[in-house]
Amino acid sequence: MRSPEQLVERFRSEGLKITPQRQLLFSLLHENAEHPTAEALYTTASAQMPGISLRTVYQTLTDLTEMGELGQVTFDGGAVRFDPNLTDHHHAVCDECGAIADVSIDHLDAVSISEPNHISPSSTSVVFHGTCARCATPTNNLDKPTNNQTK
Amino acid sequence: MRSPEQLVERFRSEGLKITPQRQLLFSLLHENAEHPTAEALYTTASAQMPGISLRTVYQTLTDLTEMGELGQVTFDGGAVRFDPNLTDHHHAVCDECGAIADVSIDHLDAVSISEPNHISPSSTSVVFHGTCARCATPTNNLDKPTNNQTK
DNA sequence: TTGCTTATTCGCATGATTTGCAGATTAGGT
DNA sequence: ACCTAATCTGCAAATCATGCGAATAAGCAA
Repeated sequence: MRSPEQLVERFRSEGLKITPQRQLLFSLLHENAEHPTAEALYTTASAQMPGISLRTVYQTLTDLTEMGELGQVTFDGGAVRFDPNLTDHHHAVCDECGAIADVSIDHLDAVSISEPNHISPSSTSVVFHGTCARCATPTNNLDKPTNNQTK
Repeated sequence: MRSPEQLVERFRSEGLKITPQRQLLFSLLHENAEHPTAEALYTTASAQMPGISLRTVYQTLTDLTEMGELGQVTFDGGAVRFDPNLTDHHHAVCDECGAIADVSIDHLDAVSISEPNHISPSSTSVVFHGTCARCATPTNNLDKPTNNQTK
């Protein structure tokens, strides 16, 4: 996702208004690597702007997505998660704590596939499931993040 | 998924009862390559057994999944789809008609990944999006399947 | 076959996530 | 300061899935 300043510029140039709600969400999303849900963003936003509506959060997130400024991912039927990282990448999900990490994959085009219906892929998404280093460590389990697993 | 006969045997050996509802669903799922949703199975089942409850369909599907006899997949936040194919495979989704094809991938372990949080993957799922041969064909668009796309 | 015990089915209520709608509010230009 | 369209907000509603309790039926014993 582009910087809040650039988004402001784009919104303005398209005749859209710059509201405090939008500005707040721009800044909360910028370089946010946590893959938050709409609810999570709403909670964070509410702390800084009491009274902001969950509906507005959804609306802005949808707008940004339709503008191509924001990505969406879902894992195993859970709530949609928003991803400001628009570069070509994939995801690794920790089954213990639900943490999601970005993963870059090299030579993905090298995998040979075989399927009968001849779908010519225009995009490919890869999801790894496993246990992250933090959860795998037997000691120091006290300050582990709570399980934010998708469903 | 194993054959209806084998499932009956397993259910019996675990003290579970063999109801007509279960038997119907066993047969509807056996070698079913359509990745149906619970609703779709309910519709099909209702044709053969009017009065069967959607609740029962969900229940049986959940049971089979927990027994490891049935797989579940979801795409882009749509409804859960059930997959009796328990072999190691992946999926290709047609963005036009929503068709889902099984895909086998060779040398997937060859892809090199890099991610900072060190999740050691225990499973990997790959989803290809694209247009299937049927939808890509400009002629003969009359009998194309309806769009069953996930959301 | 009859009856008993317990698993199962069924229907409804409820929960979670997301979108539609309409009225109140406000950004941004005149 | 004023106008107007865009936006925000709150609530209803749609979708998908699960919890729960009463009714039902499978499987076993007599």
